[in-house]
Amino acid sequence: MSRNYAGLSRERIILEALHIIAGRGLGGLSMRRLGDALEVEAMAIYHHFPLGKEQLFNAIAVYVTSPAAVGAAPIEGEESEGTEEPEEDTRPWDVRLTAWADAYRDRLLEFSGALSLLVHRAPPTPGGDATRALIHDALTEAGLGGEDVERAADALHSYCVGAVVHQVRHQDEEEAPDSAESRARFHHGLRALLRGLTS
Amino acid sequence: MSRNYAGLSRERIILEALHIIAGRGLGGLSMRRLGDALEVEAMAIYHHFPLGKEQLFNAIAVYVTSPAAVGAAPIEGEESEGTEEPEEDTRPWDVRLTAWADAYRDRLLEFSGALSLLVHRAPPTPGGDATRALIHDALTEAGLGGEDVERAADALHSYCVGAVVHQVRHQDEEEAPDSAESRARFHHGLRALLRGLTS
DNA sequence: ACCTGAACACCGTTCAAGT
DNA sequence: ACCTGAACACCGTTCAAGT
Repeated sequence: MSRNYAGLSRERIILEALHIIAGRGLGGLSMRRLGDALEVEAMAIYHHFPLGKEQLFNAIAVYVTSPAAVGAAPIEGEESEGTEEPEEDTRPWDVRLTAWADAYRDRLLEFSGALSLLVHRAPPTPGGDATRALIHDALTEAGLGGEDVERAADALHSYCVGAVVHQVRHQDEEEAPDSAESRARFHHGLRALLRGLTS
Repeated sequence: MSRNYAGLSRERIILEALHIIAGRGLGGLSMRRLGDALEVEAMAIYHHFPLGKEQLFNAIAVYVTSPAAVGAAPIEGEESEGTEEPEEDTRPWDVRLTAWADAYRDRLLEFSGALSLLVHRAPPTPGGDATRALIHDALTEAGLGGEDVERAADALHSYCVGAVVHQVRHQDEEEAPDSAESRARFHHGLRALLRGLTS
């Protein structure tokens, strides 16, 4: 049936893949099904991801853990088109860290179907350098220094990811807590961890 | 080629599957390859796992998080064949919890290739009721009560799983810490969490 | 009960070809 | 550059059959 300018792009492919994963699970994502959803032959996807499904999986892992995972993301292009300087967050360090952790958790929960993809595929620092700096600054402000900053940042990441895995894992059970209770438990552990790390 | 008493069993199948996963990754496990490794036609596996690969995955998830994940496991059949009573662990609560966390982490690291299987497949309380009781008792002894015990247990599980995911995720990077440093970081966060939970 | 072997529908990927 | 369509090797699973 002749030419087809489907207007495919890496982002459209990733988004559609995430949509399929959300609906039918990770096992329900096939290149052929993805092609159908994009109204394209499956093989067209290989033009944008020449290394195939594995490369697509990596791209999804990066997408899920990337920019938007940053807590208190700046409003896009609403003000200050010219200056790149993000305005200073003047809230106390623990509020900033909690906001980041909440945003990170929300993001992981939103794409919980792709969670198992994140286990073996590491984006270089989730959320990018801005997030890394945010956490680093907050922990420094909390009084940590040297090795302790790295270790505390690792512990925070571990806890956030683990809490989401824990929640997703048990959410189909009978005695599963509702989302408000899950959030409360997440905060309970997070507060404890922050307290312990900075005491 | 006539009959074949392969002596297949669920456990042999699970062990062989874990072996393949360790060698070629989760994506390298196929029913046909598993059959080859067991010197059996792939379809023979369906006699032991009638629901197919999904059921096998579940069984693997249970196996990986099960009995042996208990900290300070009793020496098998060395003494007291008759009495089922496990001897009382008289060490302080934090030592017991740390021992459990270490064993759990070791277990997850040992089967890190199957880690992504654990995200969406929940065994009812990892390690079984004995582990649940161990954690419960230790936290109670630490002075926690009511809701706090459950919340603290959740936080501990979250942290352990998250730490392993975090480690596995970054272990192929350049600046990846060696296993001694990983272990130190794990303990650093664990101590902080325990301190925060019981303060 | 336990395993085989052929069969079916589906899969990821390659490759030559179209525009 | 971007997409198609046929082809190939491999996959999970069903089913009838063997012992």
